[in-house]
Amino acid sequence: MGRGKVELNRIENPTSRQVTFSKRRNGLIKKAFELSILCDAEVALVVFSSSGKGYQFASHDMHRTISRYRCHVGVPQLNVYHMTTVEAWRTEIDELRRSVGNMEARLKHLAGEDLSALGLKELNQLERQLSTGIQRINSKMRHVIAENKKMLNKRIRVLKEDNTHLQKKLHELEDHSSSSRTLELLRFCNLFGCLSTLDCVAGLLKIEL
Amino acid sequence: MGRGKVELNRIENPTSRQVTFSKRRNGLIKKAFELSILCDAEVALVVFSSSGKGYQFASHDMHRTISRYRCHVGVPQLNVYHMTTVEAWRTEIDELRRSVGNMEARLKHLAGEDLSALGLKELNQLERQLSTGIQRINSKMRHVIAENKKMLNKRIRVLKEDNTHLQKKLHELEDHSSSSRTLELLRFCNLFGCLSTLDCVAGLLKIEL
DNA sequence: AACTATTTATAAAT
DNA sequence: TATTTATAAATAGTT
Repeated sequence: MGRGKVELNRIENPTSRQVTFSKRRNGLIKKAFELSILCDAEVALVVFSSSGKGYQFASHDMHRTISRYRCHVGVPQLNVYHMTTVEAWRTEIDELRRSVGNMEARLKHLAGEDLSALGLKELNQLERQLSTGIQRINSKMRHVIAENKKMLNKRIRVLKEDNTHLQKKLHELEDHSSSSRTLELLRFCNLFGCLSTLDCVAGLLKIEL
Repeated sequence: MGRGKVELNRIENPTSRQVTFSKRRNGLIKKAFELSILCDAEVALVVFSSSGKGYQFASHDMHRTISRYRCHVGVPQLNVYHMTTVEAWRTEIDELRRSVGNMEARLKHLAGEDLSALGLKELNQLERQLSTGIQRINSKMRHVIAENKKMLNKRIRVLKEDNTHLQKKLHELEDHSSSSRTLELLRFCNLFGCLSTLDCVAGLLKIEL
């Protein structure tokens, strides 16, 4: 349609492209309009030029037609879907906030703050709860301490055993008339309970070699 | 473009309308396509026939173009809008849940439960906090009790004053040699500390009248 | 669906 | 950006 046949390729000349865009866009919109009238069709058309300007045509209502399109395509119709989810979230947030509020108040009470609104009965109850808490914590602490003590005792026992074992070895070595230096070193090592038997022996062996 | 000029009106003959729809729809889509190529434009086209069948053309991506259209028109961009809101809600829910979790743990600890994960140091700290709480609560209780006591003393004082006042009145009345019934009544009223002086006097007056 | 007379759209020039 | 004009394209009515 025009002075010459056109190849279907992007028009490189920007001015030319712009002019053609303008003409053809109008033509397209006109055609869309005619289709909607002549054939009683629902038409929606959106066009963005390469420069970013937007144009539209809708025979009925753009949103309506887009919604209808979405239905037709099978998108779960954003609105309804989101509504239910969003409502659920809203209520969850409300519940959580309420929970947090209650807990904050309770924590304050347990810390002995914000007591002005409480009566004697509530105060008594609170005290009893705190006492119970303290008792339990003390019990736990006693338990932990007892466990600690037990463990320490065990370590001491093990160290003592090590000690006797080492002394025995030492005597054996002395019997072999080793240098007094090695003896001293072994004793030095043993002074530090922290060094294990193996370390002592290793040190000893290194020196002996 | 054809054997005759057409009036821009709904084609009443359904067959004719259907045929025209088919032809023009194709033409429209072709034109839309050409526009998008020739002018490097972004085009989206949705058509529904009067019988409900849907057709579409999108040079890039239908959703993308619709979104872009919405942006362009100024609709708060359902997707993005919802996304940000929904994201915000999500994070809020997460934060609230975390808060609730922490608080629950803390409340349990303060109640002397679930202490297994705590070390001696934390247990000590907990005990100190609880002690502080108890001290504060005890202080508050002492204060409340003191206030109560004060109030009660005040009431007693008031009642005593009432009593002396009434006794005085009673003596005055006895001096006027009133009936023994009235005397009895007054004494009866006074037995119940709960009745105010005014009530007693009112009752007395009523009887006297 | 294919044909074709005619209208319409539009490329190029102004 | 608008108008003009030659020509390509679209399509109404027909087969």
